[in-house]
Amino acid sequence: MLDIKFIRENPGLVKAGIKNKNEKDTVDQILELDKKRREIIRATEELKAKRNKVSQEIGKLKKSGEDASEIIAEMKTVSDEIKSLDDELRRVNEKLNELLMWVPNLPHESVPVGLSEADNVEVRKWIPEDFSFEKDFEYLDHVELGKKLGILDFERGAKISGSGFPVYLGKGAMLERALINFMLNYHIQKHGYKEVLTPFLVNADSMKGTGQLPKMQEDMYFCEKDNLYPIPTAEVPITNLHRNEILSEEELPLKYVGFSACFRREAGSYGKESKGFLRVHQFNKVEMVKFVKPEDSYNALEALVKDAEDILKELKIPYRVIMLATGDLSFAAAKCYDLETWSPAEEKWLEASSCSNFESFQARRANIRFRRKNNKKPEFLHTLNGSGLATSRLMVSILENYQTPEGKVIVPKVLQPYTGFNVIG
RNA sequence: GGAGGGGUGGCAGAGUGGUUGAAUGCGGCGGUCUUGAAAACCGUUGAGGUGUUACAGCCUCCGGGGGUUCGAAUCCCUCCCCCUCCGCCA
Repeated sequence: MLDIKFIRENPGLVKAGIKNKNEKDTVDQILELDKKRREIIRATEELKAKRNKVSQEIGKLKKSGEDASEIIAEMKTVSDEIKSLDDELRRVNEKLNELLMWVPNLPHESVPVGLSEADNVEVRKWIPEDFSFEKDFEYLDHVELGKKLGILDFERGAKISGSGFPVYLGKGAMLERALINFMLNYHIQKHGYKEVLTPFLVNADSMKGTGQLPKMQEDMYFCEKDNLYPIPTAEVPITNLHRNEILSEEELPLKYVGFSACFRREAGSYGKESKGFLRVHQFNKVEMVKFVKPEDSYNALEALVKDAEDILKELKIPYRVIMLATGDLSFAAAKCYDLETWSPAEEKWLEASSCSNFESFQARRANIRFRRKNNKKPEFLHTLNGSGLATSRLMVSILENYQTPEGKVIVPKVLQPYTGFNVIG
């Protein structure tokens, strides 16, 4: 959510940001409602001040046994006026809030302007020393290979749940578990994150806090009986850990890392990019979340990306870092880097991580503040998060990049202590 | 799921219709005293909105929402959460 004061004072900036993000511009409507809101507040507060004053007098009169029926009758009409003004105010506020909830975060000035993926900018690329893009044999894609090795079973997953719910078997399941543990330990030990294991079902307030609601309603699962949403990412519960809290300056920055299963309906996404792991309804992910002071957030973003990159370097998987253009940014993000890993079977780069700075957008929605040592007034802090990383996409990278001409898969060295074996097949 | 109890400021804990945004204690901050510290004493110490150049002023908030009333932390409705006991259960 954007600050209504900021919108009031910088309507042009806000409109430009909305346009660059290709979202709906409701600024004029918002400003009009804001004006109306303040008019009502002014009128209602004047009446309330009167009511408070006279009510006290009535109290005094009654105490001394005098008759107050005349003033009481007069106050009755004042009270009615207040009530109707309050009703109107409530309606205006609801409408205003609803509109504000749909206003996207504004892109940071360093983000390339452009409406499509084509405007994204490659920032850097990392290729392992002995790696070659030249194929010396025909790579099997992860679906075929997984099936052949008996470590992935998409058909049975479809039987027990539906398409997009993969089953991991034997060494596949062990590799998945190894990946999760490796990444968690790495971020904890090398990058100083604190592990947190949060619920996989959250309430609507949490979803609003991080910005999934109201916009992404259709992309999420929902348990109607209990009003709970299966999380699309651990970002939601972890960021909401501190919802409605005021942290102290010394506590910052807070760095959390957590594992979760992620659930996504992704309505209307059938088609090309849906083979195997490329698009699933349930997958596993290790997520990093940071709470930082506003002046630190852009450095924190760079560090966050590096933290995710370190995992890929340790796994020796070729990747590139992409800075998303304004139009490709998510609703809540001000700036975002994607990490894409190389798929030798598909012969293209596939997104494996997304690292974003949300500035105060989520903090304002979720009411997460901090207080500076020498300053009384609490301020909204900045939140960031990044996948560190999604195992489903990593599984694709590992199975494909580490396959041998004989159709086996070598386990990346750093994972071997976790799997207890060094080859699959 | 059933029965009962409870949600008040950073924490503990008063307050059941009329200057109560809220006693008191602890904690925090500032000061006096002290060579320094402790103790003691004095003062101060929530958030949001509106408004102002900035103050002031005013309004709202005692789990959330709604209602009754001239007036609500206090009464009513509803939802949420916590605790105790019982049932069920990995």
